[in-house]
Amino acid sequence: MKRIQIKELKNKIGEIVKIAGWVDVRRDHGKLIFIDLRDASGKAQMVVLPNYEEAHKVASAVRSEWVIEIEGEVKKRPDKMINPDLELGNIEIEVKAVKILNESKTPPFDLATDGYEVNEEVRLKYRYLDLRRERLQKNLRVRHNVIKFIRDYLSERDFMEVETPLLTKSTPEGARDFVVPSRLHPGKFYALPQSPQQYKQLLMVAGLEKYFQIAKCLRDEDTRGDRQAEFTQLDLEMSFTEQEDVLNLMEEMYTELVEKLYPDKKFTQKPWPRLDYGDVMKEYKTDRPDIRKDKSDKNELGFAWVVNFPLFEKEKNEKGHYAPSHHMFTSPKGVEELEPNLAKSFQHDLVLNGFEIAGGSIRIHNPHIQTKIFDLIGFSKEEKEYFKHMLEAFEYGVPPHGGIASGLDRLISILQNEPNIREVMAFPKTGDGRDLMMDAPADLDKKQLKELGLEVKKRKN
RNA sequence: GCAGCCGUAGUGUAGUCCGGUUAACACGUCUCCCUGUCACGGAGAAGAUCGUGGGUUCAAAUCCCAUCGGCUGCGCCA
Repeated sequence: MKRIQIKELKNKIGEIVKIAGWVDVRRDHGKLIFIDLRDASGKAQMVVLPNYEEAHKVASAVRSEWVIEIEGEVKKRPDKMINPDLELGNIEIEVKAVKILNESKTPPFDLATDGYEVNEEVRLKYRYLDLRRERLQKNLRVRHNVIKFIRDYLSERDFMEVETPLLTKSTPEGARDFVVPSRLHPGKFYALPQSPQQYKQLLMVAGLEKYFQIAKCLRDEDTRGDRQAEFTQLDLEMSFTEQEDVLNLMEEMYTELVEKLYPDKKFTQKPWPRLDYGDVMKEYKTDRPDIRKDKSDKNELGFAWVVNFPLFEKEKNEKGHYAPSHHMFTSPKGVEELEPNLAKSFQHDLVLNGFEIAGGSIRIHNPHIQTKIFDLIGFSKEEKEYFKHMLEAFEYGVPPHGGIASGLDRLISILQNEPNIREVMAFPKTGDGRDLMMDAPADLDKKQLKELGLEVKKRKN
């Protein structure tokens, strides 16, 4: 007999079936034993009657989280025994045979709860158990659905997903890079990407016109509730586009996404307001305004655009130069007279309930303007060298282009009303960037270090 | 780098301010009983280096010092 999933049981009343899964809980009444069996698709109640002697004997031995296989008849429950609180509360399986596929130790914490009460350290160490929780299973499922929606939506609109390298080059400014030593070039290092920014712009030079990627990004900075060293963003870029096109695409996509996947949610304002950066700073004292009317309403989504950013930060940096407000490829408005203190840019941020969930811009596509920006930022000759491939590429017919990158962990955690993006990631790290399950980061053995031409000079401990 | 909060059976907490018998409670675990439970029920049992090290004291989970770990926030995050 072929094993079926628990969700299929409701159409199998009267049939003999084989199912398999984890014991959620066993309620032993002596002669009568109930087992709630759980698989990836759901839960259902098994009844083991004393007249199936062998099955009864095995059933009385099983414990929570054991993996078992069951053969039995799917039955409608007697009216009085229907549990209206459970999805499959009107059926149960009368067990004819139980097979133990694997025993389990008692889990280090209760898997039946939402898990918020359990110490984070223990949860992360036993993440594979933590993930058995209904809440986290749901979060991962929703995450999959969100990403699938985005992939379908953009694919239907002629976007192409392109993978960009993880092994790339460290760049000046920006976040701290994670670096990877090169074995073939001892003493040299790759950097893991903070975002595919340069690659996606180069894909525009390559003539792709519409690119997107569900991209892993890595930044070696301290974490927060809405920040992990390793995270996922929807990265997209378009050629022959204006800021309005980028805003409209995102707004239509996310609106449709919410309406389809979260029919109970409502928008504070639709279409989303497009707020002037200056006004936002005055009114909200932050560039991430929370426009919701009722912040306690779990179903309210306050999406808002922030536009018309200054091109540079107000204060000059320690080198006496201007730091870009967004990044150095952001196109200024009114390029003829570039007055650093006043210049505005084609930057756009998307905020949701007070969190920044996307940021992007129309990019510079004129090499002379790009050079000028580098000068204003105060790049040294060496720093300019880092970007020579960009300036060089821009000599070969760059289309006007722009795009956006949206943090999916943040988006999904807000949609799921989760207080921390860890709750929507399968294997997140601790606050100080460790993986407690794998015990990473870890030492390298001497042979590896030697091959890489590396020597570890001093250790903290 | 800085600040705040936290660390007590497997899990969650109480006890700490104001030191004093056997460290308490709930859940879980184990044994026995139980034919309609679904937060099953009943009877019983086991389970704690009180994060670690040092100090004060007749006496430390409790006071002092140091240290380790966790969470949250600030810095940082083009």
